[in-house]
Amino acid sequence: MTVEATTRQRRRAPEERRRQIIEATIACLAQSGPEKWSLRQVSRDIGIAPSLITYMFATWNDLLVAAYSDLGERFGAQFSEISRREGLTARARLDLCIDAYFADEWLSADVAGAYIAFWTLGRSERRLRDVMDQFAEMKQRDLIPLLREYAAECRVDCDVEALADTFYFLLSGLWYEVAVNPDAVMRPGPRGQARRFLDFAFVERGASHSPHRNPLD
Amino acid sequence: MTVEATTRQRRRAPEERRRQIIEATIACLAQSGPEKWSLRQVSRDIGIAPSLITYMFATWNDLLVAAYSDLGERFGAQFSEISRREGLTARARLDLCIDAYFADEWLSADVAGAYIAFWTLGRSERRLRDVMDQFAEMKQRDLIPLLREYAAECRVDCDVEALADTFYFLLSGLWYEVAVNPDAVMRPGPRGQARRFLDFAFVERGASHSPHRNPLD
DNA sequence: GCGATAATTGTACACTTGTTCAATAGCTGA
DNA sequence: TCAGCTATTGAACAAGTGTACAATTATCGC
Repeated sequence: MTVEATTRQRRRAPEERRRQIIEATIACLAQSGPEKWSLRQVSRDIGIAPSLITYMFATWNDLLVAAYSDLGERFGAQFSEISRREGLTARARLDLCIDAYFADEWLSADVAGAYIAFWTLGRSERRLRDVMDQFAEMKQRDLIPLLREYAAECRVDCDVEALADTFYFLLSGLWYEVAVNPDAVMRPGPRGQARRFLDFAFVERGASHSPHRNPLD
Repeated sequence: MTVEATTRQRRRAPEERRRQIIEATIACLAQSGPEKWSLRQVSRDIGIAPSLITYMFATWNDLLVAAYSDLGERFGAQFSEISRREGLTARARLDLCIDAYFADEWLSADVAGAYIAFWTLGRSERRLRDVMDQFAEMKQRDLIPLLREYAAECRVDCDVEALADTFYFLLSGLWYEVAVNPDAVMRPGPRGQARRFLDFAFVERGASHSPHRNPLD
């Protein structure tokens, strides 16, 4: 991964370089963890001088906030897009959300490690925590209308907002468990656990028709 | 908090010193986070020479493993004890477990921060992850018989193991949310969310008698 | 082609880190 | 009381950290 800085780097547009640094930061944070992460290590990974990072991001924390915003925005946007996609039943969109939530793209060592690192760093850096809040709220907000639709589909009358809370925190808990401990066995897997909750909460209680189960996990 | 090391420290039994170092480690890890934590900072906090820590714990990681084991054992033992306490209904013990899970003792900045730090460090240190697994399994195992009793109390026939999974991950998710982000508002609070799930899963579906709600949160 | 702009570098600095090791001194038991 | 064990110290080390700053040089508009 480390690139030897034998010759001077090609000159690049600031935006391009910024993105490169951000991506390397996420990868490095994920691999080394926040306790070993360092600006210098990032610079070594992409073969640039440490001072170039300081030049692009005024300080240490600015880079972290930028990297986390980038990650969170990509995650949140995907989640939000799926929840509004047209031509699908609410349950189908919920299943897609679940798949997206636990997709390798987010659970790979590269990203999960970075997320956990950010939780950690967020404890001491207020700006990180603000970004964190913002995305959590967004995800939670997307969930309520989707579950409301689903309740209508199932013809059940229930406290959707309460169930959205529960579902959201269940997703968080499952994600954390898998992210922190990728090797641990969980039967069924996180997707199955999430779907089982939906079946339990919406399908089994209301109507009599059998649920359209998805045999994943 | 830092103690000036003007005079040489009183000589202490190794066990006593070990405990002191472990507690200082947890406190330091919680306050500074894993990225700023350092053996030297711990030594400064309790006013001993850094080399004394090396003398008591051969290496860096040994201290971390010891500290995490200590924390996890205390947490797990309390949880386990409550779940077996005699003379109480299953629901009363469940409520106590919930209270214990979200007690200030574990959610205070001092402990929650340390836990998050350990999750982080566990990603690169296998021994930490093993300890982590062990305690997670224990908690989950305590939960199943307790929920089985509760199902009997409520006279509902359901897949208790599946519900135990869900409940366990819900607790994890709630705990994480509060621990990472203590200022965030959550209505109802984590205790209320957990109790609401129990009501929803066990009480509302089976019998007709109204649930004995606990108005906390 | 040339010159100005700014992306990139190298060096330097003051600091912190974990660990080693010989020296020191508090405690225990005879 | 005093020797011996060992808990404790301080100095030292090599390595790593973030940032500052002046010097370079690639690139683009002219």
